[in-house]
Amino acid sequence: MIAVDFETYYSRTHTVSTLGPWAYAHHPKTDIYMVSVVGEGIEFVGDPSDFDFSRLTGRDLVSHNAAFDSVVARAAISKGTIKQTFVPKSWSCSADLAAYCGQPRSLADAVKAVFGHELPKVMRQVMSGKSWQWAQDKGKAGQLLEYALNDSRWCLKLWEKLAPQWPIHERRLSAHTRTLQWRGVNVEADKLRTGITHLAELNAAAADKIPWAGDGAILSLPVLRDYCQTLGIPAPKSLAKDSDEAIAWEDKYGDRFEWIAALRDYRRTNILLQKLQAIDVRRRADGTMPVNLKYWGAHTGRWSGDAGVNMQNLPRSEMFNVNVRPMFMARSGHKFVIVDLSQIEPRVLYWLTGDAPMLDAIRSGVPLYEAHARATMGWTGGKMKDEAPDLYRLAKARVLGLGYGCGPGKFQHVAQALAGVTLDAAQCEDTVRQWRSGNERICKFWLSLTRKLGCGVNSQADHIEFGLPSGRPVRWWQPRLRIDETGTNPGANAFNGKGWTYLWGGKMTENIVQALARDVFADCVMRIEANGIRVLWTVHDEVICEVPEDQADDALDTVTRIMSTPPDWISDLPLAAEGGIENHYAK
DNA sequence: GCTACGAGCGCC
DNA sequence: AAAGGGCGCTCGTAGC
Repeated sequence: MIAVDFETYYSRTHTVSTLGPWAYAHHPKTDIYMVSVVGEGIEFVGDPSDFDFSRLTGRDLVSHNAAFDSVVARAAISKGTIKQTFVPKSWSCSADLAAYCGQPRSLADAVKAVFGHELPKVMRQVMSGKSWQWAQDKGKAGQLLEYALNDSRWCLKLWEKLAPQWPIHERRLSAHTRTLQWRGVNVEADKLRTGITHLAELNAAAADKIPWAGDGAILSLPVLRDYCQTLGIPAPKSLAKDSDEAIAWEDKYGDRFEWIAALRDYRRTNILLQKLQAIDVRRRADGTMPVNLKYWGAHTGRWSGDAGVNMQNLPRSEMFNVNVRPMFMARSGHKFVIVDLSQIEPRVLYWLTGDAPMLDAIRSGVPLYEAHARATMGWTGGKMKDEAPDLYRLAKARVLGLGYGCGPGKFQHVAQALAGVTLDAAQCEDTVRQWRSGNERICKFWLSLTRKLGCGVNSQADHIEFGLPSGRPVRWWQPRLRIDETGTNPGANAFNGKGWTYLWGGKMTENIVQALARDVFADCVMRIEANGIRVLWTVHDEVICEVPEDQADDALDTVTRIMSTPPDWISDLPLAAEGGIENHYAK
């Protein structure tokens, strides 16, 4: 294994985060001035043009953030900084490895956590806005070379220490995530430009309606409060769209003051505008945008968005007359095949709790929410979705909202958000009580986890874990008693790999369900690729593939079949999937 | 001038 | 008895 780390020019404004790795690396301003290579008898640091990269052909490489270093290598070849093309056997990512192991992603933090060693960071700040020539002139060249070499040494050490814990199928998923960056997705430039122009106009119009625009920060809560005081009206504590207080405040004063609505429009148009501009600067000469996803972005193992554009939270439908999803269009002669797993999380929860009657009903083709209503809500009619649509939506809200310990107060919002069901406080009380009495298996599952947590707290355990059938454990570290204002609470605080979190049985259940659903989905993704179908990106339970037009029908069949077939290690999980063939991305 | 964090908003 | 969860990004403030 050989560690590779490039050093490149950056400044306050010229960064990976503003441009994304691909556009940053290929940008003319990005001088690729140093590389360090450590391992298998090689120890080099210096100008990339002084290293014979053909030595890396056929070798296993590792970089901390390989998505970045591999794209820099490619850019360096196209810029002529690297003279030799080279084909490594593999190029792994030690940041992905660290994340899988529950360690921090950044090299310095991971090295600190794993080895207790502090990596010096000073050079990184020193070099902001500075060229390699500047470093040489100022006599900092030696220090910089040493710093770069040190990073590669520690990257290699981190790899050697942690890699044995990283299963082969997870390594493949990490590598697959990086291929999305090369593939990219085609962007319809006209639609993008039209959207940017339109949103910029709306945003400016909204700003015009806000009295303090120009004087101070438009979205500042303190400024808003001051302004309300001059008007002699109260200001809400929160302006959040679904906050009861903000809604009441808007109802009362919204008609008198147009800036109240304008404030929200300003924020929302701006967020969307920034997103479109981020897509715009990432576009390549061939009209595509690289897709960057973060492997193991969530502690449950889910992928997350990355590198400035989050492809996992694109608005589902039109906002301000702008529809973002259809701006992504299949390449000429190709189609998108978009398929998602149906109700994967409740299916997984029934599997985990061994609910054989529910699993059998689902397997025999009863719609999941209807099966729940038949089992616990007294439904005895026919096809519920048609015969009793309101009750069906309530069944959906119950299935999606109550499996993880949600109480009546929270359920009111959850039912509205997940199923569009409006319930009053008393109805929520009744629903939660009735659901819990009819879903004992799930409640017992929470309890078993609460007990596990309690044991961990009592023994001051390093970590507690739940083994998934995929072979990997979900872990929570340092479970410790949680003391709150009211005294002690049966809950605990624990570290989940990302941060400290309040934990109890219901939340642990949710973590486990999400993790298992992720492993099932990940298995599907790799089987799709094994069938020669190219995945462009994924959104938790949804896969966006791109295939030649004449193969689209077959590909849809194949992907749907794969995603309706559980992995070998959970062959009794009833899976279902649905999707379609599209020219444009849509939901 | 940098980082950390909260508020707000989009998604599954 | 009570308790949904998981993200990223933008803007603004606070603290070093």
